[in-house]
Amino acid sequence: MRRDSRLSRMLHVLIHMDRHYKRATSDTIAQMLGTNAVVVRRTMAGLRKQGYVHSEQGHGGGWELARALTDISLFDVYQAIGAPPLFAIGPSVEQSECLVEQAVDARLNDALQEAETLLLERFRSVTVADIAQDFDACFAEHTHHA
Amino acid sequence: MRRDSRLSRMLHVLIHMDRHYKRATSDTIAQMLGTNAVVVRRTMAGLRKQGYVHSEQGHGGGWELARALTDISLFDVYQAIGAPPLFAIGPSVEQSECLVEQAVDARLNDALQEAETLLLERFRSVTVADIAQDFDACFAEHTHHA
DNA sequence: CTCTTTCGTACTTTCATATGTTACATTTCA
DNA sequence: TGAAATGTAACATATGAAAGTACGAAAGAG
Repeated sequence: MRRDSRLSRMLHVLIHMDRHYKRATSDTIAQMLGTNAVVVRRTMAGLRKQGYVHSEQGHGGGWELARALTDISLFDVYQAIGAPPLFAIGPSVEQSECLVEQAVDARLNDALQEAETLLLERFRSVTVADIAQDFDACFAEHTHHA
Repeated sequence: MRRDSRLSRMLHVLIHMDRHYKRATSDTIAQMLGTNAVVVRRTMAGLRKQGYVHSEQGHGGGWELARALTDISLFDVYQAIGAPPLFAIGPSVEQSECLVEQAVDARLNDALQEAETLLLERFRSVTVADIAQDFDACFAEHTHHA
């Protein structure tokens, strides 16, 4: 099962946009992510709808940040891309008549729910700016040793 | 992304096997799960390898429990089916050169790791017998009202 | 005004993988 | 020996993310 990498990618892009002053075209971003411009537009559309980024059409157009990274949490980005399913395991889709299965699913869902709550809690508590800072620290470390 | 339902299914089966005294054939189990006998054999093979169930070939053969439900945790079953990936989201597969991406992935993995630890913790703390008890309670409730 | 750049989006194709199916060998017992 | 089972390999199907294609619309350059 292929993991949905949109969250990771959007975080990646937001930080680059913050460091890159001028507008970035979908093509530029696509090369950065090793993907396609259309994929970029499609995914970024969610961020635009939530007002985190802004896009301009036509000549000289492209994407730019519409909000400070300190004001965007991982949770915000997760929501913006449509809050995709977090888990790769879970009960069968259809509600069963079988009471045994219902008991199983209830317990499984309890556990999954707890994990989801924790995960989203973490997402809420980390801003994209925090990650950018991690990068800065790592970069400083990197150049210091070089 | 379709969720992997093997854990749910195996828990379901184990409880039924506990209540069903005599051996169950793969076909019987398949009907119970709304699937196919081959799928059952394939998935149960993992449980057999770990010694949770036993199978007999030939005439009169089939599957039976090899251990008490109190001695099988959700974690055991999860491991037995091959510990499939828990999350549907995550960083892109290939390690990137980009330090920004590395910072993003590190944070994401931190959060995912915490959630995974919690989830597996819960799996460890619940036995299949606990779920069977939930069912018993629910069943009593059910018949009481009928 | 027209041409080029760039986004917007619908449609199609590709890919991974859980699931389903078929086929056949093997075991066990009546 | 034949029927009832499991064991397993090989092949088919379905789902959903990702990638790719096509074309339309907008906006500035010349």
